[in-house]
Amino acid sequence: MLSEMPSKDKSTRVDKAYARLKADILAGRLPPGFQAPEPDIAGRLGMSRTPVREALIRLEAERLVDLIPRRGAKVLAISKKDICEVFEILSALEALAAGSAAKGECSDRVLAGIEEAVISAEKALAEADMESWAMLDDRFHRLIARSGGNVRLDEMISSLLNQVFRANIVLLRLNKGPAANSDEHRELYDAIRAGDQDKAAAIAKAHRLAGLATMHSVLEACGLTHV
Amino acid sequence: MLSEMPSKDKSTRVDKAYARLKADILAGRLPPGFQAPEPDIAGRLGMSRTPVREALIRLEAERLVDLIPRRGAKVLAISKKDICEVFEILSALEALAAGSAAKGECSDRVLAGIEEAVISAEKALAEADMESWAMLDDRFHRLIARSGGNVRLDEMISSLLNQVFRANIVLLRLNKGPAANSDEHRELYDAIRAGDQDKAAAIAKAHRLAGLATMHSVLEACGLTHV
DNA sequence: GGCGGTAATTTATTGTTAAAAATAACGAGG
DNA sequence: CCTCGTTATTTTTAACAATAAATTACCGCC
Repeated sequence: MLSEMPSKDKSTRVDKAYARLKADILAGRLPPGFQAPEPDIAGRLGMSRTPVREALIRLEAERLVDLIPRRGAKVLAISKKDICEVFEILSALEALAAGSAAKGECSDRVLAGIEEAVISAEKALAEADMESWAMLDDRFHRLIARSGGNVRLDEMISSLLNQVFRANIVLLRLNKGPAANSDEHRELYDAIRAGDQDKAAAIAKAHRLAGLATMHSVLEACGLTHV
Repeated sequence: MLSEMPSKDKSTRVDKAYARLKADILAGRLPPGFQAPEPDIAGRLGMSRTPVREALIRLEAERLVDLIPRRGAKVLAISKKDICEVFEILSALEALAAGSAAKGECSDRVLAGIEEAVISAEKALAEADMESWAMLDDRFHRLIARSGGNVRLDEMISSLLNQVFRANIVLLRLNKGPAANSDEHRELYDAIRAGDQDKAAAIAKAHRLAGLATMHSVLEACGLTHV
């Protein structure tokens, strides 16, 4: 059962608006700071205001936009404080998910999916295709989240990853090398495959905290306070 | 600045509907399984459908209700699986928050608030006033969450606590004794006050996992699959 | 002639729109 | 500098359209 077909499906307008706005925000087509009143957005999407409003409420709950009265909906930037908060939470949640994945001996199917993401990422890195690498890095983390078998945990991690998605892209462009250590991905995969719960959790946590440190130093070096 | 005044304030109808529905759900006045179409709820609240619809969307995001098409909005029950998932996540997040609180040497003001909650809870327990004890237990956990200084973390924990609030009340009624070890609250408070990050995190985690075990055995003993 | 299944109609509910009412920002005039 | 009116935007309402469930009627079959 495919849970999330891309877009054109026979879904409601709320879903269409939500999917389109979210995609536009994550891809940077609606850059942080972009701001528009509801009627504009509705007109741009070719529908009435109500479904747009419902979509915006969902996006606000995910901290992708801010609905400020009489000022319109604003695409949120990610501040350094935001990054610290999110990475801190991710360090705990991803450790939990990785540990569960290791303990729960997840199916060969998902294990294969994870391995493929790792291998593809290594290949992209070898070819210096950083765009692809970033996508595969993201996929890897989302697969780990899903492998724990805790659907709430998966959703929470996924939402947090959305929030820092743009920051990761920016980091990638500022930083010459990869934004994260690719070896750690393989180590984590191995630990999960071996069923070593504690090791998997420790690697996941360390990996995320290392990412935070990298992010912090790069932003510091560039004098950026938000992204 | 008081962030959440009770109810009658000059707030929008969406806020009123949200606050009222949420309060009714948490207090059990809208019991799990309760189900009604939007117009009914709107009529009951004396307002139009649109604001209650927005409120329901928010409540659905918090997993308090389920919006099932053509069947109405339904107050969700908490299954045993839900409890496992939420407690597992809480064990990680509360450990993080407690650790941060210990490290960040939070202000005397919040420290005093926590201590008061601990003392009041102990007193309620001594007087066998379980109703009050449950409220104070809840307050303690929310204060710890807030003390970490990570607002996202606070919100996530708070949302999870809402989801298991009813389960805790039920547990209290089924179980003769307290639902959780009150000594552990004091130990956690002491660790935070002493600035011992690792100890605080460890206690918080163990406390939550112990709660899960208690919950599990009581539900098992009573043959309940959901609450 | 009764029974079961299917198709059509009805009904209830949500999804959507548009317009009216409320509200807060902005600017002009005292 | 304060007050009042104007305007832009949101909030709320009410009506409308679409849709799925439920009921009923109809037809073939036993």
